[in-house]
Amino acid sequence: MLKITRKVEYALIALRHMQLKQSEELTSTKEIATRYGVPQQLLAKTLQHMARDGIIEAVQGPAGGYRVATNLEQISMKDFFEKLEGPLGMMDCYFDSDCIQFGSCNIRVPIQRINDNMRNLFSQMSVQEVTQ
Amino acid sequence: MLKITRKVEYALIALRHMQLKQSEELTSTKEIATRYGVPQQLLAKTLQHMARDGIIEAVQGPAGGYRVATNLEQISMKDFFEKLEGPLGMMDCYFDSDCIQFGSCNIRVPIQRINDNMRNLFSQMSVQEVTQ
DNA sequence: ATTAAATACGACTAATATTATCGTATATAA
DNA sequence: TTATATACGATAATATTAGTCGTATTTAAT
Repeated sequence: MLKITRKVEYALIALRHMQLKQSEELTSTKEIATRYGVPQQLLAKTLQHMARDGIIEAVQGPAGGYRVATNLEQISMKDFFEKLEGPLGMMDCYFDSDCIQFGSCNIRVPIQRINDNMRNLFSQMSVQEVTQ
Repeated sequence: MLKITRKVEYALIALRHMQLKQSEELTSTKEIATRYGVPQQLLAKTLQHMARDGIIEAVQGPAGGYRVATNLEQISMKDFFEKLEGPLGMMDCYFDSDCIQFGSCNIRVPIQRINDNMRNLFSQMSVQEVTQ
């Protein structure tokens, strides 16, 4: 319960690794995969995902790789989570209201309050705080 | 990602329902299950779990049921989550360190900081705030 | 031109976790 | 004695997450 996914985990590992380098320098998927013992294919998809989202920039061809393409202080963990995993809610009904019990449910509103607190927590936390 | 389980959801629904009644009055599993359209067997286990933990009190036999047995202002959502679902961590390594990468992982400490924030959030929130 | 090493990406499979059900035992009021 | 409730371990079904496969594309180096 309340766990983050490997995808997010690998993304953060990769970002932190890239931030140890000069900003122009490139890092390949293989380098991170072997360095941290992470499955290369899954990491590759994660990096491609981040590249599509503009968080990192890809350079193709041999000697290619990725580099950070954003100021990570400007992106919140909430936005980061949502870019990688979609809407951030402790219950699906926070976004998606096709639950049959939507009308009779007695905890929808209170749960949404908790959810707002959690979203607020991650809104106030930048990716930089985690990867620096 | 970062979802609560049905077990927790049903537990909160049940507690909130019981709090609408006089404190001595009993509520059966069936009553809650039919009222909120929730699977009765799973709800039953959840209520039994809460009874073992002393959150609610069970009365057996026909016309039996459950009633709230604790001041819900005194129990935090963090403790509530951990009673029902075990240790509350966004990554397993927060509690359980048999991860092979434990030594080389570059985000363990930062993730633990996030986790502390989340645990802190739920420590400061009482069950009463959700179920009242 | 050809090769080699890298990213790109959809489809598929495997593993794990969650959710739900089954069967049986026990308690107790009527 | 019966009916209705809780107690609980075992199992089945489902959903989510994690990981792999195959193929295409890009591009630096030879």
